[in-house]
Amino acid sequence: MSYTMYDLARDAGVSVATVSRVINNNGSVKEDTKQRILELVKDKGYIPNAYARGMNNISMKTIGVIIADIVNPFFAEVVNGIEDACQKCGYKLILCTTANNPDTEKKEIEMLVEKLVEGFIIVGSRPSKDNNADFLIGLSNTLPIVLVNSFIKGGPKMFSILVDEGKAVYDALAYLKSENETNIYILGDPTWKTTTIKISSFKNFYKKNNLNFTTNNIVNCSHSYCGGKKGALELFKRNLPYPYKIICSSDTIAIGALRELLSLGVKIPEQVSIMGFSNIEVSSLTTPSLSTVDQKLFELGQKSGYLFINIIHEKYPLNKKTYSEYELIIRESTNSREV
Amino acid sequence: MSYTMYDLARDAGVSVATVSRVINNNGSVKEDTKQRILELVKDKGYIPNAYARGMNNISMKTIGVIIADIVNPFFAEVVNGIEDACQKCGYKLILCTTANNPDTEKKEIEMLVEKLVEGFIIVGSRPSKDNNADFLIGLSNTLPIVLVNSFIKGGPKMFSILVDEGKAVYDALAYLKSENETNIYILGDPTWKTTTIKISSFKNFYKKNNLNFTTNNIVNCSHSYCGGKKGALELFKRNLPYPYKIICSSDTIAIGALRELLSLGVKIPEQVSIMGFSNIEVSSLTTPSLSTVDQKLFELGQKSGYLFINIIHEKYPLNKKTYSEYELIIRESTNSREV
DNA sequence: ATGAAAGCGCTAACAC
DNA sequence: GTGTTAGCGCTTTCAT
Repeated sequence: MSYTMYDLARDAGVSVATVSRVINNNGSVKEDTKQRILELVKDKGYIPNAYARGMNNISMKTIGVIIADIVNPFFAEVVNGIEDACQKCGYKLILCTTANNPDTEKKEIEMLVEKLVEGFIIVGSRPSKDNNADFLIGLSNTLPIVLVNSFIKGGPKMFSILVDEGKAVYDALAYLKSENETNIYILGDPTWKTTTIKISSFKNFYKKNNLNFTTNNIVNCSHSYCGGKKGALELFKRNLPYPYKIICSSDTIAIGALRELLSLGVKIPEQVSIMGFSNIEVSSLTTPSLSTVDQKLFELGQKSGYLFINIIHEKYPLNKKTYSEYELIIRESTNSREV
Repeated sequence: MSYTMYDLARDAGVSVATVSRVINNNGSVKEDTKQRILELVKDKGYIPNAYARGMNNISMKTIGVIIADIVNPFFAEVVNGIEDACQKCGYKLILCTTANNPDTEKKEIEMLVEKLVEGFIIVGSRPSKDNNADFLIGLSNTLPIVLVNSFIKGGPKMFSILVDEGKAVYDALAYLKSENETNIYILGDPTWKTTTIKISSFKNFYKKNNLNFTTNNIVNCSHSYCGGKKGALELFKRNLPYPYKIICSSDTIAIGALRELLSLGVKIPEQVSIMGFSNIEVSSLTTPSLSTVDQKLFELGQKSGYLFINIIHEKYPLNKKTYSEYELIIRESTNSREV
């Protein structure tokens, strides 16, 4: 078939053991036979068979990274951080996208399981009804799993790193709120935990302030630019009295909403304030620029990478959840003054 | 070590061959032994070792996809298309990012070479001085390689799919140009072929129109939001008379430039027209929205996926280069009227 | 410094 | 319908 180590050994007039030593640079080999082998490697374009190596319990130092959607900057920025951390430790990533499909997720993970990958970092919120939770719990008996921005209870080697989204939303609402008004709306997709968490916090905030939270305060939309446009349009059509305020479950939603309202002639932030969530890079570049909750995505990724590598080395964190900081970023799209 | 097929065979009281038949669902096995084995698989959480399978020439149906930067939407959108095509054919992707570092690129490819992956799709422009060209040519003796938006001469199994960027820039300039004025500037990074191609076309256009192209027409900046901001600032500091026009080597540059100029109080498009390149999703959502050249990124990705799979099946295209269409998209950021 | 050989976990050809 | 066994290409221990 292809040019193997045996061929190489034959051509060099040595045994495979010697070749192996040269390839892996361990064990001692006479300098000139070493050179002869190395030259042959180059000439013949010899490349070791990864599967054969893998069979010998050689760690391939790869981590499976599961994300929903590569086009969503949230994931891209987190993965960027993961990569940064892993590269420093000599680890490589195998990136898989699930398109938010639980079956795809399961299949992809199974494909990578057992030696192809030393474990998984799974990025992003889980579905409110998480069909793969038990599967992951079972898997974490053998393989380390780090969940970024989500949490599953149980699972021996499963750990989470996340931002306290409930608290963050509470802070954001405290900033947005004006006197005794129930004019804040949340845009998001409640089939995802990230949104249900935010909604709970929202309810809680209104309750504490003796305000009445209703389902009217929720506008259902998918977590994309396009979803944001649709959600904003829906809200606009209600002809609500200005000013009102929108808090979005993600920056992509917020950017879509921003553009839609601007196109409809709405003044932002004078008539409508918009707040995003995550602080993806482009949020600071819109006009008006977007107020948001900075989840420090790159660092979040980095931390999860380091956490994973610690787990591999059996240095387990004290808690199953590690909280990562967030920060309210006020830019031009919100205006908390009473108009 | 881990629970292997031998353990499973022992526990089920059968031979490994029988287990293998059940696992791979080929060959005939009595129904109740089959069930017994399947149950054991579940109970013990047995997972086949991917490396051992790989050793038997079982195709793992994976493609290595190499991109420069996951945070750059250009790559994300292309990869999205590749994924779409590959999924339909039962192929999986292993995504690697190089951070524009040729050594990283080489290392990552070597890691995946030989059986871990059936070939490569390499996305994005190559450096003007491409140190890995020979490496890739050599590799393409054995493995299929599809280059997206770049071209390397030679390489038996290496094929390109790309947009005619030179022509696209020519069209864009024809649209931007006003009477006998040399007030168009290009922002980009000439260390990448994508920019040198555009600059050549620019020169050519000016020549044909009897206008004088100078290095002043080029502003050097990296292909990122941040690069765009810096480039625009540099240009602004020249205190050029309005109106003038900017054509950017990428949409990320254009979005950064747009924001920077807006922050400096420049009126767009009245004083400065800005045109991007690629049409990433967020380009339509800026204010003003961005005029650009639509490279139809998702389709470009799809096509390259299908091309790759054809090559695997030894259905080679007639030419080494396949051109993909582009389209000039005029939005709000340009104004070709004389002011 | 070098070689022989066992073994990694699986598949598939062959025998029964 | 089921078992035996020879590889797949490499690493590594044990001799020499």
